[in-house]
Amino acid sequence: MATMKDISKKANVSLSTVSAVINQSAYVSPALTNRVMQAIKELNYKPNAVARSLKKKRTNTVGVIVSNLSNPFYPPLIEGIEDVSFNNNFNVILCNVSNGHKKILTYLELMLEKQVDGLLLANIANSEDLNEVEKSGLKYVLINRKPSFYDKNFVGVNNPLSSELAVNHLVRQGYKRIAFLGGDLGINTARERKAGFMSCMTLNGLDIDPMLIFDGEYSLESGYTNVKKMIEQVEVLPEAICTASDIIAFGVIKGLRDSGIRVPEDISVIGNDNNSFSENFLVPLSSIDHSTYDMGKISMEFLLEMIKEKDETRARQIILTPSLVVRESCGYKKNKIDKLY
Amino acid sequence: MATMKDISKKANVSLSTVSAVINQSAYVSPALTNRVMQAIKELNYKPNAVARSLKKKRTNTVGVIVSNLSNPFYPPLIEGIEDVSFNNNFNVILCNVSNGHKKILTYLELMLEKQVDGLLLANIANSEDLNEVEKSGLKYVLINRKPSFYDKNFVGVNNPLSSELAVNHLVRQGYKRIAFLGGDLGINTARERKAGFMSCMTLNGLDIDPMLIFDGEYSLESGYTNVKKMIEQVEVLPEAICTASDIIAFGVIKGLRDSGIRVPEDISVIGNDNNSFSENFLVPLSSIDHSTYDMGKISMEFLLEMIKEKDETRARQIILTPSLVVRESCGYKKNKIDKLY
DNA sequence: GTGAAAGCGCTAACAC
DNA sequence: GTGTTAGCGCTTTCAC
Repeated sequence: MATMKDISKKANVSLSTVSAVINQSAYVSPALTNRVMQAIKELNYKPNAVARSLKKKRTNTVGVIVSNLSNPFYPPLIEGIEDVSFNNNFNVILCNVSNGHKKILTYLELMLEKQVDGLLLANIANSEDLNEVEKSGLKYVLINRKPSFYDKNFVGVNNPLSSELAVNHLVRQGYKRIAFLGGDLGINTARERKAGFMSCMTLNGLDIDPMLIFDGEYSLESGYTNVKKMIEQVEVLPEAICTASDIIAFGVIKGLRDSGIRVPEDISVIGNDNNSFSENFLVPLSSIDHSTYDMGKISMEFLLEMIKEKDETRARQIILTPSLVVRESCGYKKNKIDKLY
Repeated sequence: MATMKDISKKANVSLSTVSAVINQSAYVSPALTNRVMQAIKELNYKPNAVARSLKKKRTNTVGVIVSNLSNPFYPPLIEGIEDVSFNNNFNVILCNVSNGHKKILTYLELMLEKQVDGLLLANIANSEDLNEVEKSGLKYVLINRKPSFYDKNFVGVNNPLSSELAVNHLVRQGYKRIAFLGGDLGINTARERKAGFMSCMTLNGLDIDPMLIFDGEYSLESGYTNVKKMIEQVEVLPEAICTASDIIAFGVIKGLRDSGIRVPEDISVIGNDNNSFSENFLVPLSSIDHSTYDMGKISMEFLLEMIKEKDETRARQIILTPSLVVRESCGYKKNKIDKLY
């Protein structure tokens, strides 16, 4: 690999002149510029980013920590992150921590050693982990989940609103007896989505039957077992089921099918977060879109801003607005009243 | 950030002693070792990987170039790659080139500048691009796709066999009139899967109706339009459709449904590559599993081996064996003859 | 405008 | 065994 030194020799100029033309950091006479360019061409010179990073204390690299790549939530998120990175000459180091607390810490250390300029943490909201991140002094932004009372560097979605959109859709379809199958209340998104459901039911003047409210996890299994439990325990089944995530809805639909209950003919089901599986799920799932690609894009833009400003950027939260996606799982029919909204 | 120099001062030893204890590269007396360790703790010292890389000309970083993260093929592949990387103290720079020829070249340049130790190229088999990779002098391994006559650094699956597994399954279900909806014959996997289909049909003594053979693309749209074409053109529909990929099968099933044809009641459909959507697709799709996670794992292990051996590793191809996954799209019923195999 | 030189943080010869 | 030193490839004062 040719180095700047080689170029300077070949072009018969000093190192700093070479640097100046490469970085356009100072005026260099056309004659010299040409000679340098020529030499670069001939020797097929490529700047060594490692050396540059060492000197500039900037690597143009960010770490992206995700909890489980196979979760369909991530691909669009990462695409958003990657697009912005690419356009800004940044690279993304992917850290898949598959819910391993220890792996997070190891990765954090590694990122520190590699001198990344910043960190993106998707769905990593354990305050213990976050403490470590804070201690590291790295710039970072949280994506999607956050600890209670956390009030900075965050990009997420309006979770209460997402549930409201779901409930209102169900109500417009004429359903009154509506169940809610939620996630882990240790996670802010699950709390907020549940709260949104509750308040929107009330707003619509609808009763909330405690027998129809379940907490659980963001997993297919959770939706499955909870809906089975509901079928078993409840005297009269709900007309519709509102869930805290598509993946829960998947479990719900599987559970209902197993019990010979059809969706949407017998019971309607709506998801929340519109993942890429939903369009073609056993029953195309109506859901609430969280514009995950944009979430990635905006997070990375946010982080870049923090990296570029030397003085502390003031804390900020960016809350995206979700939107309803109507498919088949709520018995939507064309020309129905929903059209009016 | 504390540096080795700080440590050496604090511990009152020389730089090389510090380096020796950190890298365990030479014997250091317990007394000094202790003092150094102590200082490292107190100053919360972390080695600077950038400086180390500059010196050692090794970054412990590989670039992974994929064509489109949202393709469900990638997440498990990348998880496999990432797991091996992590266990070997390597980092993965993710390059999502979304089929952009120019983006590949730019990324290649970037990876070169960042001094990555190697490259993993998934489904990048354009020989023009590959030439550039070769020219770069970087170590690399190709994943899944390769140019014709390419005979080194490759990890893929036995494509002809994958089709044979599919055809044999169909045949065991009693189907004789079988269609094939393939991919782009410019891609080796598509050619090989088609060839596997043809030969296996012949082996089974079955006629191949040219009207039932379609080439296309690895996309839902391709499956959709081709099956529509088939429905329109053909006098008597096939009993089963063999496809070159799950994503094509998805399009096929959608197209059939649109035409009021049920799967598997009227026509059976089998996929090929068993992506993560397939289990829960409109109709749970029978498919051929390519063990994509292992593919990622093995590729990265392969690359690491190449990186670690200074002398050229002899070229090698690793071809994984696919396996049948039976779900519902071929009308599989428990206790049917298939059980015997 | 151009060049010389110091130094980023680390490793590895080579003395001692 | 331990310390001194040169140098990885680059950027950036600071003279000229």
